[in-house]
Amino acid sequence: MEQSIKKALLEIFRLIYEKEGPRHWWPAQTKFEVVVGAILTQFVSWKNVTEAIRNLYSEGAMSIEGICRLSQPRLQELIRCTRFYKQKARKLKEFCLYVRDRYRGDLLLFFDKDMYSLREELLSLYGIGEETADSIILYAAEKPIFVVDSYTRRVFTRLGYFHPQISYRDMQRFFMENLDEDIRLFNEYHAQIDGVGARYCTNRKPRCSQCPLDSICVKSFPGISDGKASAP
DNA sequence: GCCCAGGGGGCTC
DNA sequence: GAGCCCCATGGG
Repeated sequence: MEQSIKKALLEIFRLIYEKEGPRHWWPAQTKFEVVVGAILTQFVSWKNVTEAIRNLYSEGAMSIEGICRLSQPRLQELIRCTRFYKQKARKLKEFCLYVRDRYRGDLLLFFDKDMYSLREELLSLYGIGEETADSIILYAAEKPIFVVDSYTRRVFTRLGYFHPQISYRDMQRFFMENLDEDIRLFNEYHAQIDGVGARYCTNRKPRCSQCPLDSICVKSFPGISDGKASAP
């Protein structure tokens, strides 16, 4: 691995961490809650997700068996606040049926394999794409895979490391080839990038002057995401 | 009224 | 593999 890039990545992490502190990412009580959250948070803010999870607990359905038991209309109703709720109800149901039927409802048994096999298996399920699969692998199965997302693309494009059209795989490869394999680092690094993406490196009106990365950012704004707006 | 929020499936070429 | 449309709530 290139030592200079590795150093730069650690410096980026240090700069954010010193200003922001630990993120306490993925506030979930159980592994199953991580899975449910990973599916429900697709293109919706976490605030909406917590409400849906509360609803599931209130219904006594926050488990593999619980969700298997629920009717689709009832499940849809409980998670309606998370947008695209009909699709997400199907995603949750199919995931739970799969684990129930193939792994006796035992998530630990499901996770008990090397992370690339687990990834392939997750990707074969309806509604589990790359980011959702990797989030489950890192935050629930606790295996060292680096999670990237649209925030990662935006922040590292503006920092000057990525082209705006870089693929998920290439982003992930970039981090995994230049960082030591470390679950805690991967966990906190992703969390910190997302914090910066949400608070400072926003799409239309980035708050560069307050951003912890301002001093090292080349501010590459190749047409703020939709190709229309101009650089600030 | 507008924009945006921690994607993914399905289709086309 | 890239590009497009669809899904369809809630808060600022």
